[in-house]
Amino acid sequence: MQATGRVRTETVFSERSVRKSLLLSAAAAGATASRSNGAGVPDIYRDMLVAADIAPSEPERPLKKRRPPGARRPELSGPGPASKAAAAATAASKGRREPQRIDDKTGAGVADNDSDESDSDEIEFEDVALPDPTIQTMERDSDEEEDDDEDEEPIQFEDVDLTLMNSFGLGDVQEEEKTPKVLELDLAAAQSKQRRQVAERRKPINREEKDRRIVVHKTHLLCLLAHVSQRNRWCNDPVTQRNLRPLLSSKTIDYLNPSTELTQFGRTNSLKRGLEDVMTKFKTRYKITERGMRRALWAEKEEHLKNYQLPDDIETPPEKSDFREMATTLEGSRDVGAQLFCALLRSAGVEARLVCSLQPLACTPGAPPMGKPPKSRGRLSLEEQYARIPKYDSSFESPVAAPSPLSARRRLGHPNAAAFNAPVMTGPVASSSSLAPQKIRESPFPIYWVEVLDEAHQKWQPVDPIVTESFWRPQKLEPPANDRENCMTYVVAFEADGTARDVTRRYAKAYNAKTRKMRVESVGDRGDRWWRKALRAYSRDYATDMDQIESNELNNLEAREPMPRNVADFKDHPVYALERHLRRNEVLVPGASAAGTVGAGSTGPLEKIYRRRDVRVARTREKWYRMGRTIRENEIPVKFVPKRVRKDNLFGGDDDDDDDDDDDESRMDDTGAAAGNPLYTIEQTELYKAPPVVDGRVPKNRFGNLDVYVPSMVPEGGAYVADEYGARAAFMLGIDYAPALTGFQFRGRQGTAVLHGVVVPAENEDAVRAVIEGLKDEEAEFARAMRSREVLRAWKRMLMNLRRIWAGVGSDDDEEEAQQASKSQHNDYGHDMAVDGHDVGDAEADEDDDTQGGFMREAPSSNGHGEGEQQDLEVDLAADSDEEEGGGFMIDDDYAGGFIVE
DNA sequence: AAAGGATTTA
DNA sequence: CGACTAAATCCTTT
Repeated sequence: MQATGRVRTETVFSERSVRKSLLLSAAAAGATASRSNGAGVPDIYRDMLVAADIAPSEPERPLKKRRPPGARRPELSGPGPASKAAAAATAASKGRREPQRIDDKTGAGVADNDSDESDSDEIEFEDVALPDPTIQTMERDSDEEEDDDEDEEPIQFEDVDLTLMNSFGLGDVQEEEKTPKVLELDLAAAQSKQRRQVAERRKPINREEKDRRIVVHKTHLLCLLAHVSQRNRWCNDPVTQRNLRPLLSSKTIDYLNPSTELTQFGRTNSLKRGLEDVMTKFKTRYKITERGMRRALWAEKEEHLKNYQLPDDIETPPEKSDFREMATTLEGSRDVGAQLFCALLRSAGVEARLVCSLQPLACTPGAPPMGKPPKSRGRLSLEEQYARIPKYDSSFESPVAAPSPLSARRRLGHPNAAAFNAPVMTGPVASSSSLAPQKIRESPFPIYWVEVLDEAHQKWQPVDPIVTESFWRPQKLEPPANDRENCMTYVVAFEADGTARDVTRRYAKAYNAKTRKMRVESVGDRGDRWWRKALRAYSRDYATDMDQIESNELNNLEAREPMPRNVADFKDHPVYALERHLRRNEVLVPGASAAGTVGAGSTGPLEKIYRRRDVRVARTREKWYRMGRTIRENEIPVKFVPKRVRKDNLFGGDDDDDDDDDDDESRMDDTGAAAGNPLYTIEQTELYKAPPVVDGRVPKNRFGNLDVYVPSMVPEGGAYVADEYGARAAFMLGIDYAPALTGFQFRGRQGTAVLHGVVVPAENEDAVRAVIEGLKDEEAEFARAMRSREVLRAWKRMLMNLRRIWAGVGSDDDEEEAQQASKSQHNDYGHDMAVDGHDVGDAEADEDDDTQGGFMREAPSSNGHGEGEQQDLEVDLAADSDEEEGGGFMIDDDYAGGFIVE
């Protein structure tokens, strides 16, 4: 409504959409506003800026209409609209993942959820209403290795904000018309917070912010994948391919499809020759008239967002029909150029992949900010930052030109040094534009290119017909690190069948040292799994030979990556490690040999480089004990870490709760060692063997408990019974037992012991379990009896009331009064039941909630079936108490019957 | 929950 | 661009 109250962030990525949205937003402000704020658009948008020009993926066929504004969002689990919508995505999880599916879902398939258990916690994006940051839960795979992802145990894992998805133009498709996606931010709500934050604007990014960025990053990746996937599909379009046909001569086609009679090299040469032909033809015919995709940058400040203007020559996001047309006119962005080239090659029978270097918003801090837009002077704003070139000036080296974003300083030894400052694309401006011709300055490295399968050598080779005009030169495609408009982090190649592969390693020269650190993998929260999961939506469910070969190739490339030459790159390097970067509790294996040396900077002493595999974690005796291991005899600590000083230790003896065991041990050690706590590696430990149970006596620690941090700590001759009633049962049986100390909970000042279950002599286990069973039955029986009594009483009351009603028929007042009474009784009844149901056997269950750590978590729930039933009833009864009189009567009848009859 | 060291970030 | 440093944040411990 009030324009002042909100900030409008364009999440559309094209001129056309922007203009349209401006028109629309004025007219439909009310409508959009009402639907967009709702529960409050997540803050995540506030300083998010999408500078990348992602055309919203337009669905091949209309998606479902989105929900009305107020609609609740679908349940994440349980039956409901979401479950049926999810069917398609779920197919993926069942292992029969057809590439076809991708076509069906316009990329929404990325959200697939490999749940083996239920089909219901799936969401299709269009099913999600905009308000309320919707969290989609995916499950993570249990694997540890690279490629064999088999989901054994579904674990809750990734959160992707689906509203973001909407804002990127997926799923937020309204009606038939391709309405631009306008995201309105309810600033009113955010403003106070905003103020506070402005004050401390200079504060570094906190965790919350970091998390938000990660979510945005992931979401952006999903959108980009979907986007490229769609373009890749377009490359298969027969009409497009037919339109491109004039660019192919039959001779060229012959070259491109070399006879198998040729030698290996002959075939490759023929292919290259053909490619050269096509490239030349394509290059000369294709005119770059629009700016293509570029790297998305974060805005530092709100105002930057407000004043943000898309460049005039930004790409018009084509629809399929446009794409077909562009195949004829051969005009457009260089991205579309690469796509058309891909289509062209496919039409010529070449196996071609569409490759895109995704340009998502960074997930790590340290990425360049978007920067402040200049004072609004027309629409030249962004241009000014990059190339302030007078319209009529054809010179690249205009003195007023702002320093090129790709400044002369480049990464040392970058192989593209020569090409680096080369003049960039030029292209006549679209005739329809009123602007005079103007250069389009873009990164001298491509975002889109093509990979061609060299069948003779079983190798995919890059072909970039437009930007670098190179082929068979994977090294030439990576932009330097300081290229603000092009950052190579994820390179994804889409094959004609719709499947995709991450081929970043083929192109990134310092994948381990640098590239990796910009990817989700390096960011916490199981980023690697997330990315695999995201790509799995586009993966084949079986690996072809070619897939294998390529995997090997990429692994080799990674393995051959040269050692970093600077100290920083060794940090968190998957292969190498420096001593200075070792964690406090990390240590080098004794015989570790240096793999090389680095000097810090130009001057400075040389440091030895070790291999990561020679690094071990070291732990204190107590830590190992908590993991069920003990230090072997006569082991010498591999490391000493400084002791924590306790300043309030003057009054000793106050803190002796449960930790005394440990404290004693460490005190023994620290007598002579001012150096600190001794640490040991796992090789110096062995499995802890608890003193055995002999003659039915269970050994106990001095608190009368038994440490059972892990299952292996159960003593020989003993059995662990993970049950609340264990102690009582054992006591009743009169056998010796020890409560199991399964962990500690650090709450308040000191840790408190967590006891769960008991250890009893093995020969008594069955007896104990039997007794427990009995106890539970008894408990349940008692509860049932109580309940029955309650029910009967309630019935009685109700019948009495009814009698009163009947007796009073004829008098309105009486009737009303009686109804009132009846109703209140009814409510009481429900209430009573609820309380009752809850109380039963819950006292001990509460204890259970507090426990933490230890393996007792995996033990079967101690809350028997009886209580489960009761809980259900509680819910039902509570709900029923709101019913109308008559209905309640009937329903109650059923329940009451159930109680009594049983 | 709070302190203090470890680690990350600007 | 990388190393260094100070300051902020995270993590562990009690």
